Amino acid sequence: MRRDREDTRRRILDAARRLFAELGYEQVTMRLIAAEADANIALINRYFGAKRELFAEVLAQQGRFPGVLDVDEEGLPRRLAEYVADRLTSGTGSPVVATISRSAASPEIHELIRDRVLSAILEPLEARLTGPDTRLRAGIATALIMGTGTLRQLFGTDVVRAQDRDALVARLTAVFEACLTVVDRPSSPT
Amino acid sequence: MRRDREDTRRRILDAARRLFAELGYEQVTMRLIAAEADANIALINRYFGAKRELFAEVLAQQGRFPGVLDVDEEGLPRRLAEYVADRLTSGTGSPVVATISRSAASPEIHELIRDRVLSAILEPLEARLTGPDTRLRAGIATALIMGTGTLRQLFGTDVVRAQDRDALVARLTAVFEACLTVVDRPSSPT
Amino acid sequence: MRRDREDTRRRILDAARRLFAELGYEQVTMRLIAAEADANIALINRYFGAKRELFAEVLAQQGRFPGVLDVDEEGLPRRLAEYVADRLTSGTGSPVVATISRSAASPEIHELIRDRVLSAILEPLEARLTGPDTRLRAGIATALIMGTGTLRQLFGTDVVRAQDRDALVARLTAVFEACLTVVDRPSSPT
Amino acid sequence: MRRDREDTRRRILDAARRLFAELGYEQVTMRLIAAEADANIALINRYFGAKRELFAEVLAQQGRFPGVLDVDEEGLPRRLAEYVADRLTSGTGSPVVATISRSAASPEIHELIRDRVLSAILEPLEARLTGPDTRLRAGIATALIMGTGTLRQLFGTDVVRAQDRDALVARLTAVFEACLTVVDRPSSPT
DNA sequence: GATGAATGAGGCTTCATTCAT
DNA sequence: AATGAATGAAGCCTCATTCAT
Repeated sequence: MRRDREDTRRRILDAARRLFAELGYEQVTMRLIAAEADANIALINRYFGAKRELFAEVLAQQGRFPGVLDVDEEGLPRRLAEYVADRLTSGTGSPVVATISRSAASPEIHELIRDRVLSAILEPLEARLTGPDTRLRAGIATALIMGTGTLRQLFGTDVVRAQDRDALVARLTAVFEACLTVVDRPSSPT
Repeated sequence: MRRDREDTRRRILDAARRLFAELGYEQVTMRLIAAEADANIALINRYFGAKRELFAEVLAQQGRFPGVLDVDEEGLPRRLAEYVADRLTSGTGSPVVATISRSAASPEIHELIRDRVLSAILEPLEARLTGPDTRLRAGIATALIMGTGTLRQLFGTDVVRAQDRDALVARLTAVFEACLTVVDRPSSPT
Repeated sequence: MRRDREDTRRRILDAARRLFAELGYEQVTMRLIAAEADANIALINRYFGAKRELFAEVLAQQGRFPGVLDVDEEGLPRRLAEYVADRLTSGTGSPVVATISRSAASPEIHELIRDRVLSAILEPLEARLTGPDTRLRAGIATALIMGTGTLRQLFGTDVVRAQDRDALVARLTAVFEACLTVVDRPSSPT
Repeated sequence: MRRDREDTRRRILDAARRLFAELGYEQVTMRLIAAEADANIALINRYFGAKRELFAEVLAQQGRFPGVLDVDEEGLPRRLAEYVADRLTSGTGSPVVATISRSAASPEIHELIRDRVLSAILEPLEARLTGPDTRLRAGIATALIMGTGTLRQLFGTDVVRAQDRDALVARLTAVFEACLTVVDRPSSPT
């Protein structure tokens, strides 16, 4: 049975994306990817080079919060809150954050991860902010986003009850507002 | 070559704590610990059993936010903000969060990590809260704390400028307040 | 270097069979098998899994006394006697008994061995017996068969002189008859 | 607490004898012996040298079938039958055969075992026989004795029912008679 | 002389990668 | 160009033994 080269490439990439997001860089073996993609192991090396480069390709192809950041500054907290709440309560979610938060510990891909956090999350976020300390405010929001990724990984979707989703969104919106909006006065009087 | 069991045990434990916090569970090899502790590999297994058990011992010995949570509910946001700000700006920091956030992806120790997050961070936090949705509020704060750990790992202390520390503390205090305090009205007005 | 999966598999299996029979489970290392099979160690694990599973495969492939038990009850003692005599006097012999008797002490494979003794020796033997106490009679014969395996291992082929083979067969036949045949009167008169 | 040197020696020897008989040479670790004897590991090496030499000492101290062989040729089959039956049905038994049959696979002590089989079982047995082929006859009986050791190790005391003991002794007596007694005519008539 | 900490060797297993076919 | 067999490195762990104290 002849195989279409492009199709195989795509199947490998799909499998890699899925597995990296679910298990993290370290836990994913080349054999696992090959099995999941129903492709030959050597093809992965042939098409993408080493494991690291395949990971780089996956990162590069993953959009930067597809749709999430396409709002103005005012709507951003609510939008982020919904995104994070979905990831905490449902089984699915954009794999970008999952991939990053599950793979951040591997030094081999440290730079890739760092650059990706910058280009996919922190910088787009910062670009939508006005006022002072944009980097700092975007940084805190980024930390919260990635932290929920870790939390999700540890506790699955059970950390909050399903019926709490509205409360969760409301609370997260307030938190992201605290992260992102300009404050008139310092919040720690005295 | 010293021959002091307690001293060697401590050296191993110190090395393990340092390395696990810096590199994460997966990246730390028994050989690396042995070299760092200037001890024989076999001794690690003799004193602590398997690698997983050594990690458990490290986790168990690491206090639960030493001193950080010893405040009432009102002072908690400020306290957490200072703690997190210190970790983001200084070279040192409590290794608890670092260890946890760098090791969360390893399935072998998944339960240990989860239990530790609960017993060291989430539950103590929740215990200090009053009002509704305590678990949810403590959960979001926990996510933020762990997310800053990941951020710190990725960017070192360079994510915020040193002179921004006051602004950072102020901002983080507001964010933790948004996480933890009881709100009177829904936070998403039209 | 050949690149034939089936051939390599067979070489590994042959080497394993030979070595397990000669040295017993414990004394055979994966490295030794690899060297004997002229194959890479990792291939053994890839093809057969763990050492225990390779041993199970060897056991499974070894027939159950090929041809030895294909006689009726009357001819059985003589047949067994010849089989055992051959093993005690010649350099070769069915590796089943050798493998079992040399590996019985390893707790890791205790169940495998036990099941194999049952399915390859004791139960086929018992199935050919009529009259009372078939399990007991087959059990004693099994003990004798395995004991000669141990004896062979300890003394090689020197335990009996070559010219004694006829006497050995005669004597063993009598012994197996005493094991297996139905007796009319109790064998211990006052 | 001062320890009596002789007492410690004896405790070590006792523990070693017990463990070697129960588990076989390979499975017994120096630490296990030390723990069982409640003694220091280094003392074993100090008192007995290497593990092999400790095993030699155990073998040397173990009598040669204490009491079993103290009968004339006529009573020997019955005596051996009772001995073997006891080992197959009860929890206890002379550790000589157990030690030997469980340790025969270790090449390190191969010679020790072989010499011990000769001096403790085969030669005493042979010395009590008259007529031709004494070595051969004693050899077959030895094989049966050791084979029951292996059987016992594999199946515990469940290979025969408890109420079958009389039948077992009767049968074994007949078998040992077939091994040991002088036959007038070859047992395999045409 | 007694203690137990320290050691080096070696065991099994798994991985990413390369190399014949 | 595609396949998958082969490889070497490395990981964790355990053992008998030696060496300071």
